[in-house]
Amino acid sequence: MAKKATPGTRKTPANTLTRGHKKKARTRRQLLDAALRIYAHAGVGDLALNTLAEEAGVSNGTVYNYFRSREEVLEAVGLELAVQLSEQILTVSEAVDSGAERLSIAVRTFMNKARTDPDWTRALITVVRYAEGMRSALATYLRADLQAGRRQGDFHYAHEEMAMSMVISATLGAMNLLVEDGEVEHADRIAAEMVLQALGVPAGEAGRIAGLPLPGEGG
Amino acid sequence: MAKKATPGTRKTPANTLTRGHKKKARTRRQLLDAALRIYAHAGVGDLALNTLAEEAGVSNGTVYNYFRSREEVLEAVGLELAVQLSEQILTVSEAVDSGAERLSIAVRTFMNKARTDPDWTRALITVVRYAEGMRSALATYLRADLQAGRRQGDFHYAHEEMAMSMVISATLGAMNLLVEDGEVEHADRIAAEMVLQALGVPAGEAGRIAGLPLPGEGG
Amino acid sequence: MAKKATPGTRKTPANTLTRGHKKKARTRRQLLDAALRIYAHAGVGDLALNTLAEEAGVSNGTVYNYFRSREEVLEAVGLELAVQLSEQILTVSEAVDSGAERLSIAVRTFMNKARTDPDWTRALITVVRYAEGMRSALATYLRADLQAGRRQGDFHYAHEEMAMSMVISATLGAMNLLVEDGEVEHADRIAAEMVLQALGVPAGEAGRIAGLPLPGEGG
Amino acid sequence: MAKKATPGTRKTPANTLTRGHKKKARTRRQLLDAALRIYAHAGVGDLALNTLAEEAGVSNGTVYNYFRSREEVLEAVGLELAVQLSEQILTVSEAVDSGAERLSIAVRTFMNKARTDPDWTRALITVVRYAEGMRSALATYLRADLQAGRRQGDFHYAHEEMAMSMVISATLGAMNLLVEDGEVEHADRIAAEMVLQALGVPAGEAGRIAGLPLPGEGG
DNA sequence: CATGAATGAGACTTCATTCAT
DNA sequence: TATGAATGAAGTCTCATTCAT
Repeated sequence: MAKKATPGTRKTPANTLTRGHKKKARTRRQLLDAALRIYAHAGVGDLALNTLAEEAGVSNGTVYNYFRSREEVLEAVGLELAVQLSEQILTVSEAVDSGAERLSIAVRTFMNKARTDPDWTRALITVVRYAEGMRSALATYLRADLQAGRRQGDFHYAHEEMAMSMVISATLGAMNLLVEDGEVEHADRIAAEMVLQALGVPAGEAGRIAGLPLPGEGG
Repeated sequence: MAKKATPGTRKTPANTLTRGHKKKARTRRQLLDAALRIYAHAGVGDLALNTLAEEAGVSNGTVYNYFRSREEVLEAVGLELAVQLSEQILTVSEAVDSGAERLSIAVRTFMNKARTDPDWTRALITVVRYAEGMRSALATYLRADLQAGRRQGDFHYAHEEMAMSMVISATLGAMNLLVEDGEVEHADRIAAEMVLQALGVPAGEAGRIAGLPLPGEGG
Repeated sequence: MAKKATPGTRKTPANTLTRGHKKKARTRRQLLDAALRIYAHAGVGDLALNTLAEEAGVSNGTVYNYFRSREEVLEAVGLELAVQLSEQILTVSEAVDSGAERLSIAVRTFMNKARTDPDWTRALITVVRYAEGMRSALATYLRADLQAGRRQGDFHYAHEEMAMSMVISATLGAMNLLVEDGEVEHADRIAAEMVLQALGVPAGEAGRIAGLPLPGEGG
Repeated sequence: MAKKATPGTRKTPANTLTRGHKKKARTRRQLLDAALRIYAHAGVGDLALNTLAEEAGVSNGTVYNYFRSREEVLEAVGLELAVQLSEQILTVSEAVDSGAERLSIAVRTFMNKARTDPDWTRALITVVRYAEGMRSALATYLRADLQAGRRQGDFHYAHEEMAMSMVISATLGAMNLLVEDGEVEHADRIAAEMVLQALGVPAGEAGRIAGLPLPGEGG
C-alpha cells in the first residue's frame, strides 16, 4: 500500500509497555485525552475521528470499539470534561459555608486553572459552546451557592436563571481572555469581584471576599 | 492579495463595474442575508455553500462570483453582522452623555433585540463564537462607554480588558438564555442592572439607571 | 496524495464526444447501464458505488448528483429494468386475445431474451431476487393473462397467487438454466409448454400453442 | 448422515484431534445453527461474523478456529443445509415406487416444511440463491424420481435439465410465497398438482396423486 | 482453544471548488 | 455573470481478519 508513515500500527518499538493488560481502559483514556488536546487547538467541528485516532496513536477503526459514532465521542468527551470539572469544584471550598465565598473560590479556581492549564480551558470553552448540556452541569454546582448566598443576605438577584447564565458566561469570558490574550495580574480576584458585585454584593465586601486566601494556599 | 479585479469582495476598484452593479449588489446581499438565516438555525459548521446558494436562490457556482472561498463568505458575513451591530448601537443613546446610562441602554437594546429577533441574535452569537474578531468590533463601541463611566465616577473596575470581556460575555450569555430558554420578565433591565453592578455601580443606582425609559420608548 | 491509478477521471481521450450538451441525461444512462453490467456479473451486494462510478466512467461523487443514496441507486436500477421489461412484454402479443397464447408468447419471448442477452437476463434475475417489488411488476402483466386464460376455459388453477408465483419462478428458473448452463434446443417452446401444462392446459394443446410462430417471426 | 468425523474444516488429517473433539463439534454446530438463524432473517450479505459469533455465543476470534474465512463459513452453511435437506427427502417416500408419487410427496413435504418452519425455509431459499451448487444437491434427488416417473409412463418432458430446473424453481417459488405472503389453504397439494401437470401428468391424475395421504399422516 | 482489542482496507457520503456552456 | 454537472479530497463507519494474552 506504500503508506508513508503508518504511525500507530504494528512496530511501535517505543511503547511496548503500553501493550500490557489493562489495554481497554488505557486506550479509552488515550482517546479522551487526545480529544481534549484536539479541542484545545481546534474547534468541535475539526474533531475528525481519523485525526483523533492518529493523535491517540491507534488506528482508525479502533475508535469504534469505544464509541458507536462520532456523536458519542463528543458526548463522552463532554462528560469526561464535566467529571474533571466536578473534581475541580468539589475539591475546593468543602469547608466553606458562605455562598458568596464559595462562589468566589469557584470563580478564582477556574481562573487559575485557565492560567495554568490553557489547553484544558480551551477544551472546556469549546465543549460548553457545543454541548448546551455542559452548562447544566455547571449550573448544578452553581445554583446551590447562589441560593445559599441569597439566604445569607449576600446576594440580591432578580432572576436566578439570569444570574446563573451571567455568572457562567462572565467567568468563561474571563477565562477565555486569559487564555487568548495572555497574562493579567490578579485576574482571579478581579473576576471574582466583578461576579460578586454583579450579584449585588457591595464593592467593599466583594473586594474583601475576593481577596481571601484560597483554601490550600497556605495563608 | 494583489489580485487585479477582486470583483465581489471588498474594495470594488472603481474602474470595473460602474455599470450593472445594481444586480450584483443585490445578489451579494441575497447571499449575505441567506447566510444569516442559516446561521440562525444551524452552526457555522453547517453553512454549506450548496445550502447557502439554494437559500439565496442562486446556483451554487454563482457564489464563487462573489466570494473566492467559503472562508471569505464567513468573513463577509461577520463583517456584515458587525455593520448591522453598529447600526443597532449608534442609533440608540446618541443624546446620552452618561457612560453608565449609555451602557445600560446598549445592554437593554441588545436584550430587546434578542427578544424580538431571535434569528438575528442566534446568528450574532454564532458569529461571535466563530470569529474572535467580532468581539473587537463590539469592544470598540464598548470601550468609550466604559471609560466615560469611569471618568464620571460611576464605574470602578480594576482592568479594562477584563471588564469589557465580562460585559460582552455576560450580555451575550443573557441574550442566549432569552433566545434558547424563552421569555423572562424585564430581562433587559435585569441584565443591565447586573452588568452595571459588576462594574461597581451600587445596587440602588444600578437599579435606577437600568429602569430609565429607553430613548424612543415614549416616556 | 500519491494515488496510483485514478482510473476514470480526466484523460479519457476517446469519449470526448460525450462532452456534449445533454450531459445530464447521458450520465444518468451511463450509470444505469453500468449498474446493469455489474448486476450481470456480480450480485447486488457487490454493487459498490465506487465500482459503479468507475464502470460508468465518472467520478465517485458524481453518482450522488443522480441518486441520494446507494439505496436509491438500487431502486432506480430496478425501475429501469422494470421499464425495459414492460417494453419487452408490451411490444409482443398486442394483437393476441387468447390468454394462453399471450402467456406462451411472453414466456418464449423471455426465454429468447435469455439466449440473446444473457447480461440483461442475469441482471433481471439478480434484481428480482433482491427487490421483491420487481415480482409485483411482473405479476401485474401476468395476472391479466392468467385471468383471460381461465375465462376462456384454457387455464384451470386452484389459487391465482400460487399460479403466478409458480409461473414466474419457473420461467426465471428456466432462463437461469439457459444463461448459466448454455444452449438448449427449443428451450423457449419447452418452457412455454411446461408452464401451460402446469396451468391445466392438456399436453397436446399446450404443445400446439407453444409451437405457434411468434408474432413478428414471419411465418 | 455419515457425518460424525469431519469436525474441523474439510479433511481432518486424522492424526490431530482424536481427543476433546466433543466440545469442538458442539461449538461448530452452534456456529452453523446461528448462521441458519441469521440467514432466515437477513440476506447472505448481512451475515457478519461479528453477528454470527454473538448469535452463537462465542467471541469473534473463535470463529476462526473453525473456519478459515468468511467464505468458508458460507460454504459450510450451504453444506449443512444440504445435509438437512437430504434428511427431509430421504425420510419420506421410502416405500413408494411411483416416481410421480415420490415427487408429489417431496413437493408437499417441502411445502409443509415451509409452513411449519419458515426460518429454515428462508435460510434454504437464501442459500439456494447464493450457492448455485445447492441446486445440484437438490437435483441429485430429483433426477431419480423424474426418470422413474418417465419410465413408468407418467411424466412426459422434452428436456430433463429444463424439467428439473423448473420443478425446483417452481417449488421454491411456492415455498417463498407461503413464507412471505402467509397461509394458503392446501398449498402443498396445489403446488404438487401444478408440478405434476407441468411434467405432463393429466389434470385428473395429477389431482389424484397430489391428494393421496402423505406417508405417516395416518390415513 | 478462547478471547476480544486492534487493525486497516474499503464502502458510503458530503461538499468546497472548478469549468464548460 | 449565471448555471449546474463534475470532481475528488476528506470524513464517517463497517467488518473480515490478526494476534497477544
